[in-house]
Amino acid sequence: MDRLGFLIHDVQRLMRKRFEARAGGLGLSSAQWRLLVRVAKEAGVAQARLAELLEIEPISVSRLVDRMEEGGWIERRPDATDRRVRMIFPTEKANAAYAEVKSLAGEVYEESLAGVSPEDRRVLIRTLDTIVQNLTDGEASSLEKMKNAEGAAA
Amino acid sequence: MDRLGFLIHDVQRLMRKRFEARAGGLGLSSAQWRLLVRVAKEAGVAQARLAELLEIEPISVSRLVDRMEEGGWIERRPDATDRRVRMIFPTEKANAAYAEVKSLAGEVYEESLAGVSPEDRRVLIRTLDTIVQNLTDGEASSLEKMKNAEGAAA
DNA sequence: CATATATAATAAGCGTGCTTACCATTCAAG
DNA sequence: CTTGAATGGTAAGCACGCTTATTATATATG
Repeated sequence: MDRLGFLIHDVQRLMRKRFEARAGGLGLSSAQWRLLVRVAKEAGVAQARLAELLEIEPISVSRLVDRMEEGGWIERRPDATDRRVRMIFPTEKANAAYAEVKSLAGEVYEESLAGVSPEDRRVLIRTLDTIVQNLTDGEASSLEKMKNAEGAAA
Repeated sequence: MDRLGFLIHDVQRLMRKRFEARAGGLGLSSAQWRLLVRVAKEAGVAQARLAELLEIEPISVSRLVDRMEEGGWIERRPDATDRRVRMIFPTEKANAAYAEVKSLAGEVYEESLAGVSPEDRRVLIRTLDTIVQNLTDGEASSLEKMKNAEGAAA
């Protein structure tokens, strides 16, 4: 179990690399793709809300949006009721690329999971969800969560 | 299954963040810790070999080693037989911190996996290993690996 | 109204990865 | 030996995350 950190790190890096090799021709990085998914589902969202959804800092959204605006993927528009806010909209180019990039991501997932049984896939997703929860809420020690273990000790 | 990339990304980021919150007092980042583990096991290793072991580019090792040398964690020494090579050695400070940081990493893993059964932990590690293999060898399409599925379809 | 606090976005600067390009050195071929 | 390719390391510059600090606007409170 002492390899968990290394494994997660390797998997993340390899999946990102593979995705970007596939989608690189479009000029979309995986971070940009993640943001685009949110914007596609929630056009007009404010940057601060995007930061919440993506669980990154507002400044990171700001820089990401800068580059994506330059790339013609999204558009910043002022909010009529709150002049602090910049609303983010996908461009036509983004909408056109959406389906294709989604399918590319699906390919990468399928290649990653080649040879993994449906049951093990379910366990993987469920366990990763648990880890995210364990590490997210409260930033606290989380050890007491071994008690309320929701459906994990099955 | 279409959340796999997002999940892996989140888990990696959260684990790194938690580790660095713990080990931050020592002045060691998680990337530096990964490198240190290798150097501790293989003192005198060349940077190019480190790049292979860590599966990052030589230039990344170079910059990392720069900062770790400044931090007093490692030492560059010339190789007597090949003047191109810089051999990397852990300092006393690094050796002293090794056990402690290893235990810190163990804590983070345990917190991450709170509420996850031993069986699911095994599946997690095994599946992550499979993903690394699928994405590593050949950089090829890997889809044909669904045939030789080693012990995964159980 | 005036002042204080909170919020949205950005700026500056750092760490860690990358690509591309460049030296210095080694090794293989002629 | 000399030329040329391969190898080890680094520099420059980019993407994407972060922390800390700043500006502009909104809102709450005196």
